[in-house]
Amino acid sequence: MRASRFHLATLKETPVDAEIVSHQLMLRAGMIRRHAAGIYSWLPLGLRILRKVEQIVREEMDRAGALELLMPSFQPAELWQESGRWDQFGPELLRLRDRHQRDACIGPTHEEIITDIFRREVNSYRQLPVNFYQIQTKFRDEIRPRFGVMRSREFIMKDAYSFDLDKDAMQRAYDIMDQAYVSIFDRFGLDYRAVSADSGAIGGSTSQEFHVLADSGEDAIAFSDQGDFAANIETVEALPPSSERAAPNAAMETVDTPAMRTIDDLATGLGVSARQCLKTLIAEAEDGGLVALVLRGDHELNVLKAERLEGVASPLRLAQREQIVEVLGNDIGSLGPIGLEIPVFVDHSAAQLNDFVCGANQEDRHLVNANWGRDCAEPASVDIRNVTEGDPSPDGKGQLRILRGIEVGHIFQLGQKYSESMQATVLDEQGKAVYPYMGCYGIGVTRVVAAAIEQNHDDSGIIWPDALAPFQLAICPINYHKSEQVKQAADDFYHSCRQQGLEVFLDDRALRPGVMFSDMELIGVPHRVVFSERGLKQQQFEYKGRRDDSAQDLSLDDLDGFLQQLFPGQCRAD
RNA sequence: CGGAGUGUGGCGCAGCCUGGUAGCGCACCUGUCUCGGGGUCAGGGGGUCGCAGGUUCGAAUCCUGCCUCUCCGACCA
Repeated sequence: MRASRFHLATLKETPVDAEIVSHQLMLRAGMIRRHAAGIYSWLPLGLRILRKVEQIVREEMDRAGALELLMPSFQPAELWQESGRWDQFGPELLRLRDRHQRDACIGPTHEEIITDIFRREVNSYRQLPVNFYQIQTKFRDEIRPRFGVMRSREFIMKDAYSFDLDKDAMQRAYDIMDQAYVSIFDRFGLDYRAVSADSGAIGGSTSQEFHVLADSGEDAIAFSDQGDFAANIETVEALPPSSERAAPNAAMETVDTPAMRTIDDLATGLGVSARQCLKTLIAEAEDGGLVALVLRGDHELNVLKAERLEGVASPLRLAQREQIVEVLGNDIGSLGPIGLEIPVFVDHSAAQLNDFVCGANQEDRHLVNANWGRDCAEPASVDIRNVTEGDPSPDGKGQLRILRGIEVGHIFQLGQKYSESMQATVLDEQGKAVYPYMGCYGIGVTRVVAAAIEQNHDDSGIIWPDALAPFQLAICPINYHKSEQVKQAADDFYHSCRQQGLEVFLDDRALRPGVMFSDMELIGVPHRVVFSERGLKQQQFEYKGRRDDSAQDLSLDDLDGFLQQLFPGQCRAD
């Protein structure tokens, strides 16, 4: 590709609304442009990268035996009513009516459609196993789209659906997809982790997420420093402390704590550590009342664990301040478990404390040296917190480390949820109609692009892994339009690269070198070659890898050898 | 959804308080001198000032309504 024929649309300034680096760089590099909240066009440069991701996904899915098809975005309501999700799905489902007043939606996912296809097309166990997939646009009407294509309303997803006769076969299909995902993410060249996960709204049991590691990731993942254990932090069990609780050392006292409303205020004001304090959260109960959730001051509540507790409303809703004041007769900021008249759930770690600090349930007062068993009833302790760095791994091997990740893939075992609700059956060997077991497997194709940038960039711009780069190699001739010699060398090299099947970008714009260099760095081309009069005089050209600190001068005599070394397996040695 | 902002050439912004017919930087076009890290100088094109209504001799500016987009939002209890 010649720059003069390509729409290179780089921006010098960073658009003010882009918060995260991948969004900023995608805009600056001219990959995407926004039309409305969470709605983007992919410009030619961005599309090249998107297609790279798609192609790798497609090749590995095909290799794993999945069959590509294409389903509609516009989906009739009847199918969603059959599965029951027309009512279950919230406002994220974009609903609309056609001219005949028929209800429909723009698909946020395709379980209903694929099940409809399956029940019409597949009738016999002899046709199983089967796994259909597509790479297609989804629409989810997010409350608050942000971070560019990381959380957009319209996005491209690869979604696959497997159908099997029984659970064991479903497990085999799932394992094959697990392997395919490993191959896919390996080929992307990204640093990633597969972790076990909660299956959320899609339903089903076993599920695993694939996260691209990046400090800016929205999810926390916990993994053992010694074993294979790795999971999304929201699912990880916090083991109860192994040691006995220490005995009380001092009598409980009430102290004035004016204007100390947060754990930090309290710890600083009283000169104790946050882990010696209790944090008392008030949530709504199933019966409309309130419950208290008590944690150590330095711990965070795990919402999934809390809403699974008997008597706690699910989904979890933290109580409104007004309701707390009305029912408990006391404002937030000085609540504690001692003397509370509502059900109290105490986290294992909080129940382990002795001589702790907690709210006195009186305005601006706290208790110090409070003790379970002595100053109030012995609590029934539960696991309601997020694990933290250094906690023991639930599999008993080593300690937990915590990293941040961006969820780009998720694989589920769905079981018979959709085949039953939508009456999709096949005949088994006995000629009996049975509900097949399904699995579903997603990859956020657009999100992979953003995640790759989030993980690989520097002050100059994007640094694509080779497999995703829009161009493999950039040629920057200096004075292309003035020097016949430079033009000749650059053109020759360009043609020879193209003959070898390389995706090469020749910057033939009449620009100063600084502009060319910064553009090529911004859009993240992994390799750069420079031709100049100065170098040609000495029979040399210059090479710099995107991550290299400085360039090196190489001999013109061995351009072909250079290419073979740079792109082994792709260039002919002729 | 609740709260806070915002809307002026493609992008980033000033002008608004104190009404007088729109300006700056980047980008773009022409020419010029430069030519190995986002250059110089000169000239130029491009704007229904979010939309609708109102006040006024006169509205980007004041008033009313609507819309858009952005940010923040319950681990502080």
